[in-house]
Amino acid sequence: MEQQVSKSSTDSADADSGAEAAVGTSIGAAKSTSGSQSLADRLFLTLRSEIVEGRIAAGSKISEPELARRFDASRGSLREALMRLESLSLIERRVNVGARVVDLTERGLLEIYDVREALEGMACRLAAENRSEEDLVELRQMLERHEQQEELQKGTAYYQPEGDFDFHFRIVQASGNDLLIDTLCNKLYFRVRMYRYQLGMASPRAHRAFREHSHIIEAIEAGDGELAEILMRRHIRASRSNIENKLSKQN
Amino acid sequence: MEQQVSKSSTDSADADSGAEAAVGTSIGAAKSTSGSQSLADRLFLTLRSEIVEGRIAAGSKISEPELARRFDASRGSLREALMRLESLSLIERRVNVGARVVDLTERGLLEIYDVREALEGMACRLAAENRSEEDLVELRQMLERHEQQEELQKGTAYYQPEGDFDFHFRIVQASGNDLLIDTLCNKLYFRVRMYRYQLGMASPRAHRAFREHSHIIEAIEAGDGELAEILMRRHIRASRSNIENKLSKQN
DNA sequence: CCAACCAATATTGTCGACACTTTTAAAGTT
DNA sequence: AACTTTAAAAGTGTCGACAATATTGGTTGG
Repeated sequence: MEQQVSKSSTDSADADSGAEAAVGTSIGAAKSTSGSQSLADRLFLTLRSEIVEGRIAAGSKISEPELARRFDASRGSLREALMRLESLSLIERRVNVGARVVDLTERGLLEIYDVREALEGMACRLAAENRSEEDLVELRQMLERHEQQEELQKGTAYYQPEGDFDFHFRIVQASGNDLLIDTLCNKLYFRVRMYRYQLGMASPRAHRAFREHSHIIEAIEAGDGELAEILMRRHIRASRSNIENKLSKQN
Repeated sequence: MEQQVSKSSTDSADADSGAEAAVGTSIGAAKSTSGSQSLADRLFLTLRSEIVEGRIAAGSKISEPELARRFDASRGSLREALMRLESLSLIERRVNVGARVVDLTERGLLEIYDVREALEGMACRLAAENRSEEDLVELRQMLERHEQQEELQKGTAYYQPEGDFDFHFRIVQASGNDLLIDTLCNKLYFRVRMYRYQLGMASPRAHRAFREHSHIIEAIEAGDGELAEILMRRHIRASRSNIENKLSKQN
């Protein structure tokens, strides 16, 4: 029913971003290698990475002829890619005017947090209620991996948010609700990543976040959906408050 | 930031559905009348209505050349409309194979309810916290209108779900969170409508639903976000249970 | 000097045609 | 008769060109 979802959150981000190093690289080269994906698919993946990572600046105008030349593709295929980006709310299109990359606003970021609190809270509840043995093993392994990484980096200035991303990604997967999975992992998380890359949300919350993650997984293991949901919502709201503070200091 | 959202849920559904009565009606006729919308836009709106209302059967294959001929448009414009339908999860496309209307499954319907519980619960909480005087007036008026309609129809066999739809639509609008509004009103609700139309969810819950609506609005008026969220979640979960029972009896 | 108007340019929307893939149907073989 | 192979048909993906619209720059009038 839903689109493809890679098992790990990180590889889905890196798989395509590594494919295009130089600017003028032709996308069509991989025509025979990777089986069934269209040119528009590849354009979409490439542009998605470039927008998320800020290589195409937030708020900037997108010129169809220019991009088409750059990727050596027709405007038709490019337009298909742009429309998919629009459905992710990574760009905005206006009739007879053109497309712009969305700009990152404080309000938009806070709105995302409220939606995440609702959806991931539900995902966490469902994960606790429907958890499979396999999910439990993977969640536990992931937690131990993050603990080790945290030990290694103790004292370093900032905390790479990939661990946090993995955590949320996996729990959503464990919910078993395909609509929820698609909404979060294939849509909303790309905007989350865009904010993280470009506003550089390097939280000093590393240790605290790890403890919170740990408690959430315990609730899932115990099959306590109600508690799991409460803890996840508090976890996300704490993150939101943290950001809110940081933003208010900047202004 | 988000797309257009009409003030009422009903007119957004009727505005376009009424435009195309006969099958072969040309879409391009309205080119000069309604200002700035493209042919692909109109195709999208028309097809969306036809799919939601079941005039294009759930699960059926979609032929691009056939539809293009029928609406007297080029395949390019039609494809753009199809891609937007795909982003609403009203159709599914597979490379080099084509598009099919999604089919309605029991599981899919229950998944929607879980997502609605999460999102509308949050919307209700935000509406209670951010409510404007204008929102309160409109919500109260809507409730009175529904009460009158309920009186008129007392004893009739089934309950038109439009009132229920209006209720949820308005509360989401009052949340003030554009992402939430867009996700629910411009995306998810069309799938909800599709299930209602085609599986004919005529609830006998009319009276009970009205009482629940009333309590929810009271909580919003009182500015009690926590209670408003709890009540909305219970309201939706009750609806879900009701459907679940009905479905299990059919099988 | 500024504002409004107008022509020239660039960009988007739409279309029809061609290339490639999948599906269908027939022919042939075991 | 059933299965495989093969050719024809249909459908999708991609492209380049044309038409309609928005933007830019210059010109004119106040």
